[in-house]
Amino acid sequence: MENIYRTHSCGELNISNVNQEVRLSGWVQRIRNLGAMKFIDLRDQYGITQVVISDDENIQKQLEGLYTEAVIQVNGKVVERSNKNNKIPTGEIEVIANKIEILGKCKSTLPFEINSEKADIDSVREDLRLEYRFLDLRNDRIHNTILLRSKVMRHLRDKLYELGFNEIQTPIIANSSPEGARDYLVPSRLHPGEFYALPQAPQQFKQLLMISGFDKYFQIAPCFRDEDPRADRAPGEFYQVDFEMSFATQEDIFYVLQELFVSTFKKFTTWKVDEGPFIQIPYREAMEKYGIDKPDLRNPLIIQDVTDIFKNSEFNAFKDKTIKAIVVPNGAEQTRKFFDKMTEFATEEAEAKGLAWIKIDSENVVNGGIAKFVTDDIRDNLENNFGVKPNDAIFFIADELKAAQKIAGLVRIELGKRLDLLEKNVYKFCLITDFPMYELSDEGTIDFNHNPFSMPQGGIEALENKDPLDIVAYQFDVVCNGFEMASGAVRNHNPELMVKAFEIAGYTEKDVETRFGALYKAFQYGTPPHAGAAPGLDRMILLLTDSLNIREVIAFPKNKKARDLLMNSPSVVTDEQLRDVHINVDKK
RNA sequence: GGCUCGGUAGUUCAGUUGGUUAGAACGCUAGCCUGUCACGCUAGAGGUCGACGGUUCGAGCCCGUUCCGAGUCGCCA
Repeated sequence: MENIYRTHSCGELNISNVNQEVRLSGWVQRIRNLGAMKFIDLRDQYGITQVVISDDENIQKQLEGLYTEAVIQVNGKVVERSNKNNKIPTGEIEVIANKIEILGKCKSTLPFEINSEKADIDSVREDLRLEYRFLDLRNDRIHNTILLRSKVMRHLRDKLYELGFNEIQTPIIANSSPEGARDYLVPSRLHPGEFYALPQAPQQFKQLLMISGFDKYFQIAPCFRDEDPRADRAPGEFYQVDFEMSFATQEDIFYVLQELFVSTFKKFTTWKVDEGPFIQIPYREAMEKYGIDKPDLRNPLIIQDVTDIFKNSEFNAFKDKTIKAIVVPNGAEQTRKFFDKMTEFATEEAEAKGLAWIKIDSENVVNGGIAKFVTDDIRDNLENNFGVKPNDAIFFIADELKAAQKIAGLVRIELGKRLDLLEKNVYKFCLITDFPMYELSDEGTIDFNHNPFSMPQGGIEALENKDPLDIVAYQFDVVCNGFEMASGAVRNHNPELMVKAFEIAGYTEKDVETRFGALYKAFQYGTPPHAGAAPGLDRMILLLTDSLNIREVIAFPKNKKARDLLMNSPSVVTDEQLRDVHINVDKK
């Protein structure tokens, strides 16, 4: 069908179209004024075509009031260029304009330059970009990121359908959940004093779908959490590729996760992609070796436990402490300043009490730092059992177990950064498995560590006989390059087990009934064993585009204070609206 | 909420120990230019130095308060 605005896009004309009369519409990216003659780079989503404006008085007149980023329509003839531009696909041709019409004017001064090679969009203040996000999204890179997001969503859907899943939507206006993050509340007009909440995840709905016999469910689900954001955590709302399967084990979920991640990453990047099966690292091992539950495996450094070999050490700071060591191959070449800077980092950023270190020289002699406490025996032990070689440096962290792990983890990451140790252009995945079911709260009570709906390993027997802090769940994360990319679990589908699990965390059966009534009720009517997971869509795009922050991959993101600077939300509402929903505001 | 960093022209930044009229680049405006494609050349306009208060003969700079933004910790079952 004929389109009144254009016969072609700005990206498709080539040498085969020469002599055709065409009509193009798009944005004026640049005007190069050579006096009598002008060139216009006309841009749309598909590309750029050069338009030539001759010295014809009539057509020059049509350019009055035309500034860059205005939308124009051009009628003209395609000709072969005398000077070709091999930087763009349409560079062999240009369009000689015979009529120009301004379809959408643009102010002469833009808040910032959009596609300028002189002024990169990254250097512009982010809040200004967000305030003019509609312009920001015209920038090629940002624009393509959003288009990539669309392609990735389509691929994920295709893949999930291929694997036998069906997309089912669950309510956005849902119920407040008593656990977890702060809810976004929605006041009810029909029920004074009562509130809906936006779902933090479709967790309970998807489990109910399993009980209803929907064998394999998925949904690209919006999730809402009223917590402070981070660079890798969107404020307010984010999207998860939420899926759940009946009659499935943990291994079945791992298979689906690998299919999703490997196919997506292979399709949309040029980096090397770990093809799987992903290596599995139990949570406790991850904390020992990496000091964190989302290790970046591009970093080759490993944390080792050297508590035993310093058992009889004279060094006071090591007395009765857990001692973690990080061996840095060829680290001995680093200057004294480097070690001082690392110590400064450890004490100031990582809240360590100190950071001990030694260098081994090429003659296998121990130097520097705490060298005088490293006896020949200790040195030999390090060499024989911990892979220490001449020219290595070793950092030691001594503290209570958990603190030592955490600090060593931070030191490991910092060493990776400062020494540029991270493998380049590669996505390295792993599965962190066997998360603890419970943890000790600050008040010393037993809390759920992660997800109260997870199946404890060992079932009822473990719940009854084991120390709660030793119980692990069929609960796991997918981690890629130091980012938590997905979380999943085999669910607890047995109501007695569920009650028992909650009892340990200090809840009565009555509590379970009131807090998770729907699930508790449904569990009484024939529940299939089921399991699922939820990869984070935003983070996938973040990694695929190697972006610096999560807002780059969201079309209209909120800022750090959860404010939309363009739409100006949140905002005050009228008194009538407040009366409708029975709200009295006590602070403005 | 804590900590760190930042806020100077439309944009990105510089700004000496506190001292004349606060500069540069890009953008914008005007003029010149028929083969540019990051066009070029010449000239010009453009500033509540985030806000308020203080110190001082004198504050973009020092002090205090506050607002805004980012990072991070808390938080994120």
